[in-house]
Amino acid sequence: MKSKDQNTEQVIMNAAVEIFQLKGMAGARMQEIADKAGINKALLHYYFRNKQMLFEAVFKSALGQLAPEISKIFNADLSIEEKITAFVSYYIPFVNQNRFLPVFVIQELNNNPVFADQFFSSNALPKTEKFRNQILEASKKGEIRNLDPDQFLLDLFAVVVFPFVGRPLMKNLLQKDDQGFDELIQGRIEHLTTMLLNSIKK
Amino acid sequence: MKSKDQNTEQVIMNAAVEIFQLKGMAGARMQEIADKAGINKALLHYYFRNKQMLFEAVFKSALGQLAPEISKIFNADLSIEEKITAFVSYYIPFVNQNRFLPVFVIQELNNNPVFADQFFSSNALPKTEKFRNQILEASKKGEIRNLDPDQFLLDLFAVVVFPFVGRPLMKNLLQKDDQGFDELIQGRIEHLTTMLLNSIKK
DNA sequence: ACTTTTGTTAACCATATGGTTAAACTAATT
DNA sequence: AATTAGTTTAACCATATGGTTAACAAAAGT
Repeated sequence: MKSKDQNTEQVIMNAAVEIFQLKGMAGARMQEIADKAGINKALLHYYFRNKQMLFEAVFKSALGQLAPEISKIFNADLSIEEKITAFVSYYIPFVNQNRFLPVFVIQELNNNPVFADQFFSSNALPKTEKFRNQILEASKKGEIRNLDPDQFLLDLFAVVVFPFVGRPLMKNLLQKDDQGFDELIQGRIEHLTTMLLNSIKK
Repeated sequence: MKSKDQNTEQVIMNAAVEIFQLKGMAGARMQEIADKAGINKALLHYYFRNKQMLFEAVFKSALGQLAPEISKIFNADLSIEEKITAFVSYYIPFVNQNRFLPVFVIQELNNNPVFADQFFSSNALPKTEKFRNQILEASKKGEIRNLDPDQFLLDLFAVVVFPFVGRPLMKNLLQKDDQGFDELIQGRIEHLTTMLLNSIKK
């Protein structure tokens, strides 16, 4: 019963990802998504009953790309330093390839608290507990600076994610053009590993 | 010609701020803003010709609250350490009182590149040049760790702003409830000053 | 007092938008 | 070839939404 050259569902998803990430749930238009997918608008509703369902599919797929690898790193059998390095080295290039992902996730999580809560109860996010305990232990043993693991996790995600989320703002604040800002991003893995490792050292 | 108890324009602005910050430009409804302001929808258009103009007014006012103080701090006659401390101590409580501000600014700047560019050319943002030079000099003189000022500014804004932008995400990642996360924010000024000062020390 | 300007409203309009329907088309099944 | 089930479309519908109009009310100016 399949006909098209490519899986239509996937074609729709790809188009939807692009539009949703660019304009958010509220700003996206079903017609625009249909156009981008090269199909009739009714077909959207055939595959994904309504806007909300299409959105949720896109959102889950978006976060589904981010979560697993992070989870793997945090729960691996590695030292704190190795985890930090791995996290930064994986995350920066990945998000750099998927620039609208963080804005999208953050935007919708903030604009749609009801959906957010419902979403989180589906356990889609990585577990950070092991890593935080690891930090706590090392902190107690005096292997690293005395440090609240929660605060550190906040810092870690902040320095990694924020450049992508706050790009337009920071681009202006630092008086960079697009190229200049990209170069800054390029240098960020190295900068961050040094600075983060430095910041926990005794 | 004034009639109402309060300045109607201001009443509208307040309502608009609330709705726009909560739902963004695309998600906000003129009717909802009118309702919240307790006025007729036509009156919105009387004071602010259309949605775009109302939005821009709100946006400028929003950023107008943030920018000047930051500018003042960065260009003051203070040491790097003092500036960092001042920045963190001012910014965290302020944004904590205006939680939706950063999400709002970041959201709209990302969703509306055209508007963003046009907005930036109006010179509404603080100048960071002096501060960056200060860091560069200190870096050269060996007073602080060898450091790219741009990267550091990125870090600085990241660790300060991100907790508010990424709140729903981080709340879940750190398994906090609202109260727990608020406590984390409370402890953040102290944590950040130590960690930031530490991260530039030789 | 009356005229003009400013502020405010109810009713209205055009269009955009999410969603539906019924018919047509395609391809595997009988 | 006929049947059937899945896929796709054009046309349509109801409502939401930004915006306008015309009339009215309140101040201010004369």
